[in-house]
Amino acid sequence: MELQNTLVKKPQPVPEPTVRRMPSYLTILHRLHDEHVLFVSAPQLARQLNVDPTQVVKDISYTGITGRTRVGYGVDELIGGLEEFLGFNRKHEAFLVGAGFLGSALMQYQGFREAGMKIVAAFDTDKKKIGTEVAGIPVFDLEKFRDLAGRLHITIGIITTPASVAQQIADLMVGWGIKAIWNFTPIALKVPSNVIIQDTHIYANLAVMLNKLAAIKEEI
Amino acid sequence: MELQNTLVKKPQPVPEPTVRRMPSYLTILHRLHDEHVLFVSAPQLARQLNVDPTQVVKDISYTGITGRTRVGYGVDELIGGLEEFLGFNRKHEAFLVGAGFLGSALMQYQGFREAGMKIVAAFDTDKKKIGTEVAGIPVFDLEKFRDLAGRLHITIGIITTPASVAQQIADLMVGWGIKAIWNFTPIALKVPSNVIIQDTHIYANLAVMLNKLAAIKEEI
DNA sequence: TCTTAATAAAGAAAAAAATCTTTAATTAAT
DNA sequence: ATTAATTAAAGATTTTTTTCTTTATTAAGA
Ligand SMILES: NC(=O)c1ccc[n+]([C@@H]2O[C@H](COP(=O)([O-])OP(=O)(O)OC[C@H]3O[C@@H](n4cnc5c(N)ncnc54)[C@H](O)[C@@H]3O)[C@@H](O)[C@H]2O)c1
Ligand SMILES: NC(=O)c1ccc[n+]([C@@H]2O[C@H](COP(=O)([O-])OP(=O)(O)OC[C@H]3O[C@@H](n4cnc5c(N)ncnc54)[C@H](O)[C@@H]3O)[C@@H](O)[C@H]2O)c1
Repeated sequence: MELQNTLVKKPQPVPEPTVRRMPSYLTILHRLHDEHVLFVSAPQLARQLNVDPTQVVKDISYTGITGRTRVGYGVDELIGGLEEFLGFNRKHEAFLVGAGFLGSALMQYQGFREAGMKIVAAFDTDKKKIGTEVAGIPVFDLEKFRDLAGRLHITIGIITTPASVAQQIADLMVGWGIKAIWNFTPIALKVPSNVIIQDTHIYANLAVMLNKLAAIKEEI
Repeated sequence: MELQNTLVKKPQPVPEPTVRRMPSYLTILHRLHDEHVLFVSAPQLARQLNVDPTQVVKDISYTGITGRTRVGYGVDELIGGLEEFLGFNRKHEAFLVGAGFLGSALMQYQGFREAGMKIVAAFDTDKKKIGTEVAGIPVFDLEKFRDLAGRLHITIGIITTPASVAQQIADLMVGWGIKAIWNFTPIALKVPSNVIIQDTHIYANLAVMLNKLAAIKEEI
């Protein structure tokens, strides 16, 4: 019984900072690909991203892709390895709740396709929005969510409602079988431990920026 | 000469993770304030944010606000302390370049006022957008940026242009006296070391979420 | 062919952050 | 007034992440 534990491969020992850096590598690699560059070295990537070269080597090692001494990594091979690792080459269908300003911007955003994510439907309670389309994505009455999520086997939910209703939307999503919630409201959502919450807290970024800005102003 | 160094207070030894958590404390505190709650303990805050109680105590200690044993922290006092520390009670005026979908969403967003930030003008190269207004914020020709930034002493720039032009916008901003750039494009911008870059890389969050989602699916 | 320089890779060390532990204060209950 | 429980605060420990160091490989140049 104890033995099994050593045989089962550990779920995710990849450091989160590494995962966060990977899409940045991809951005650079895609540009290099477009410029018909065939190989790139870790120090080159490191310079463009202001990180340590050995950090780049370590990050890339998690993908299983190996480089060649004095040559670097094959650009296309590395793109493939990163996309495979991140799951960007698979199809991830998502539902969005709250088709307001931010929700609409996300629906319009073409960049998610590069990450394999597709917002297939949006939901709102505003009668004026229900029945409309945003960038070809239909906006349904929130009531329809349960039925559609079950039928289409949707596992990703995006919340861009006002903060005041975010928790109740999250509760509904959990009940409807959503496994991962991308939360753009400033609320800390409470969900069962088997549901993944990904917060994009815009204030956190703003706070860090203002903090640094205040620091350099103090120096003067 | 060496002595001076010990007298001058260190610029910012506050851990970035602490700064990132502070706006979340504020969100909860504002709700407590609205509910006329006068005191809150660190363990209470910790439970709501799923962080360690001692972490909360440590984070709050950076604001200089002290709590009372068996009572907790005064809600209003703590709000004041956090806002003061983060600079949310000061006025931060910003220019935004790229009045597209995301840029417009940010301009419409009322929440920045809570953080003292005000987008005072937007800039674009699209003739159809120049001369219009978004949520009362005028959209000017990019050419006007330099002149206005200098006259209004703007130090914060927000970039929501297509990724392909982000670096050249950043270069222009630096030349025009911008001290902090909030970058929403997936590009790693190169700027002089005295200019602050704050990236909001949406792919990084997506990558972490997909990675965790893949991990739980693997377990099954 | 031999040498040199660049680089991936692995491991060690350092730094940063989170968590755990202890202490002391003090409020509320008895 | 006394006791017990709660909690802030400070410090120690552990964990995580980054940076530094070493080694070995190998492509390019002499
Ligand atoms: N706009 C931004 O740039 C921005 C940036 C960061 C964070 N946010 C956050 O994103 C969220 C939305 O912001 P916004 O500016 O798009 O607001 P918004 O008012 O434009 O959009 C909210 C939408 O949610 C809908 N809605 C309200 N209650 C609902 C419910 N119970 N079920 C389903 N839909 C419901 C509304 O009808 C509306 O369409 C907020 O929580 C905000 O804090 C916005
Ligand atoms: N829309 C989203 O939800 C979203 C999410 C994350 C990141 N982003 C990033 O934000 C950026 C903008 O995305 P979007 O969806 O708003 O695109 P968009 O095309 O709607 O907006 C871009 C705007 O920039 C303007 N522009 C183009 N060149 C310019 C220049 N040289 N100077 C000034 N303005 C210029 C365009 O006229 C347009 O108004 C992209 O880099 C994208 O990767 C968008």
